[in-house]
Amino acid sequence: MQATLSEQEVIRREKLVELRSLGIDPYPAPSYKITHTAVQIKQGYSEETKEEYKEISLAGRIMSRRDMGKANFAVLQDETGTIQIYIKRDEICPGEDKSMFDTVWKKLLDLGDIIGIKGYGFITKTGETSVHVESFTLLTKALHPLPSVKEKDGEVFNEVTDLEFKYRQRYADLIVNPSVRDTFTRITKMKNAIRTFLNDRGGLEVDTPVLQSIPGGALARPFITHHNALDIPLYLRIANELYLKRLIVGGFPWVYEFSRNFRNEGMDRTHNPEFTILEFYVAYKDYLWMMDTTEKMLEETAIATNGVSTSVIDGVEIDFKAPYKRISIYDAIHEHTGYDISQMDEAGLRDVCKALHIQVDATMGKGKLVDEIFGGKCEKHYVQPTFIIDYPVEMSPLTKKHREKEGLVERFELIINGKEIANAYSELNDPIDQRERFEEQLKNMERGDDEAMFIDNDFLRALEYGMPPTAGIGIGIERLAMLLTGNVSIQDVLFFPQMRPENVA
RNA sequence: GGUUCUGUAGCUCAGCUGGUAGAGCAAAUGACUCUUAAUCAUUGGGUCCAGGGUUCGAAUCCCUGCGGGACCA
Repeated sequence: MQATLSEQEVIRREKLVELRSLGIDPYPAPSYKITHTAVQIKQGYSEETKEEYKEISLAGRIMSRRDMGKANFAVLQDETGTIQIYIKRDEICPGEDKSMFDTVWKKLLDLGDIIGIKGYGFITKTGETSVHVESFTLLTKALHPLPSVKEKDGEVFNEVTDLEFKYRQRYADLIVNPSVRDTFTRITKMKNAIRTFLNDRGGLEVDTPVLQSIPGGALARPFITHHNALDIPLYLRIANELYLKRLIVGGFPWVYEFSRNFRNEGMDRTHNPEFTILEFYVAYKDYLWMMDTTEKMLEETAIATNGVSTSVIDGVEIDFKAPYKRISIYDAIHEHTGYDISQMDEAGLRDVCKALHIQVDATMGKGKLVDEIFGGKCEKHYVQPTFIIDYPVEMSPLTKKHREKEGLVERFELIINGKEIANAYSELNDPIDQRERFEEQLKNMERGDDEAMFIDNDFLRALEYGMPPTAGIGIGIERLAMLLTGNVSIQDVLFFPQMRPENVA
């Protein structure tokens, strides 16, 4: 696979051979006992507590070395951070044979190698808490040289900034850039906070099919694959909505799923072909309840993730503290374009689009036109969390008709920093109405809209059994993660963003 | 998909209007028993993304392709 090895890679392979010839296994099998982490020692060690740090062991990667001849300093990095270690020749090798220090430690170990050390805590003359090494064990030899990043007083030198390197070799990015690790641990905290919020209220986390014979629940182009045994096409899900609603029909009052979805569309800094939407559905609730719940959940989630209800992205401070502003989509459009489109037909909307220089095509129906106007002229103005509510029925095929406003549905989108973060509604549970909406979608499909929905007869049958009034929501997890961690690119909140395959020559 | 920027050592980058490659870190060898971007000395390391073209001569100019970023649809 690898055509040629660099000089440094060749040297490391030679060291591997030499280690083995000395009887040292560069990839030993036994567990290594760890008593402390780097941060525990740095935070816990003091003159008063030194007795507790007399016999400690930790393991990590060698990140830098300062060779003073018969004594060396090195920096060891574990999952919590870094700590300086101090190693003296005559302590490691008290007898005549100095090879463990002179050969193994100084010559055969490299930056990036993973070692275990036993020793005791102490503070250097310059005041840095360190570990005095009494013995060390090679735990894993690294054959690939690590980028040599240095740091002083918080300033980073030779930082790896090449995005291609970071995304393709995330493992190396994680080793070398502590802030990347921090981003991802905060994302996990964020997801845990959401789970806690939902579980505490009776939510049941469930799994539903990723492979679907009818890709439903959203307007998007699916990936298609083929099942050999059944000899049928299958689609990777674009949403899990219709399955979660089936479970509401089945009697669960509150279900949720972090749904990995797949959409065969363009990629940019807010779109990856696979991404996660948290969807949850709650029986006997409506979209007004859902707004109250969502803002509460996001406030708690922000605090769990960042310690405060705010985060800063692109120099803008976002405050997730509830409650959020609510405005109808027609009022939003009126406010930002001056046009009152609430009573307009399709022709009128086309005229408005023309006047606003919004490109439209013949396949677009009334709903899509409203969507274009809002997306093009209004969305960007909503920086702090804002619920946009009461959408026209044409763009919401799974949403219950508004309880009082003709032609509208009970739906909201949550806009933060000018982008859609969540989409929710009082779920349509009238099976006859639902069938008509699907048939409407079929017409859009015939008109050339390749994102229109298929008719899912099994889902309609489920509705015919009776689905209680239900509120449902989908929240873009990566987008929320971007907001809460201050990253502007989806690639920075996915461990392994989609990339073109590398050409391995 | 369009426009534009970009690709040089393991990493970060320099290389002017064309004369066939340079620094720091990393690596190797040596010195140094409290250093911390350790220091000092010596040395090695490159299909300059790929393929064409222009030219006596291309990392450099032109074209095509590939990878990556940004903006737009």
